[in-house]
Amino acid sequence: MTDPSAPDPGEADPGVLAEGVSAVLRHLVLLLRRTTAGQPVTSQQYAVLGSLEQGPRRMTELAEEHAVQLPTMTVQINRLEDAGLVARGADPADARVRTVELTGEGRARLLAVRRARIARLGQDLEALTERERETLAAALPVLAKLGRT
Amino acid sequence: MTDPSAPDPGEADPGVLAEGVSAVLRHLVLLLRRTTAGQPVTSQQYAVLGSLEQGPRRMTELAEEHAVQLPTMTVQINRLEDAGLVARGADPADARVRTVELTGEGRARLLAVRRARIARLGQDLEALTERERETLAAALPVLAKLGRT
DNA sequence: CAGCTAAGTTAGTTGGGCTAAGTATGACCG
DNA sequence: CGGTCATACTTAGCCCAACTAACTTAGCTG
Repeated sequence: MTDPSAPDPGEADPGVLAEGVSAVLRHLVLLLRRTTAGQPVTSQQYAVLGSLEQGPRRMTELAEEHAVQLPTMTVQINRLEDAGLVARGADPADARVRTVELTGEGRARLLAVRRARIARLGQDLEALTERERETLAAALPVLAKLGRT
Repeated sequence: MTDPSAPDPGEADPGVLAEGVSAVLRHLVLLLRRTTAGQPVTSQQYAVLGSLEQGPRRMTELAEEHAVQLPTMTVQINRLEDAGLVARGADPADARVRTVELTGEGRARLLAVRRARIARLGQDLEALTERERETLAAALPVLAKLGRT
């Protein structure tokens, strides 16, 4: 019951597969919750910082990328700004748009949190067999395709 | 940047793999958010209802299973009770414990939401090739093992 | 029975999402 | 060139979901 450890593969029927995927998704969500609790930034904040790694972005871009409404992103950025992790700027070509970019501290925090997360995930992955890791690696592109309708 | 569609598999090194998994996890979280928004129960409520499918459970069990503190589960169950989806009971052997079980309406709601979710996921899966579905099915047991340290 | 432990609840705070409404700037058109 | 519409954000107010601290009630144990 509600245990995703035996999804019985070998059956590639979409209906049956959907139930297995659903159970695994639930498991992964719980896993994520546990591994991100108590970090110096929440998982949402971490995700937003990640969007800023390549340079300044506008509010609308950020909201769209994270699938939230603009007001939600405004509040999110307010918090990050208060924490000194990002800074707002202006677009010289259009006075309506606000840009957001990482501060030095923000970039440092991003990298630190990323290192920690990757390390923790790496530990879990090391517990797998080589064969299992290959299986997982092969499935990543498929998972990435999901929902790109 | 931040696009998980090209995780470059074939490399089963834990470190490299961890980054790919991390990116895909982020993608799946966004996907989940989009597909569960505006449903008749939130994804948390749905998860709790799912825990009750096999029969009554105690508060502590539920909190533990969902990796939340007891007060969080109390509030959660309060809402579900107000909505008429679950009912509280008592343990005859220990007057301290409260049990929680599905009402008829709760069970109906659970099944309806599950059908909807499975159906939506099934659509995504149908868009994949047979080969991709097999790859995904093979990876499910591996994903389920993650975090079972 | 006194005192500790265990199970839940209540209260208060924070984060994160939403809609509705407001402000300011750009764009377009008569 | 001025009025109107559209765009980019922000503000305000709501709900859900997580947390800790503190309280109540019930069981357990010396």
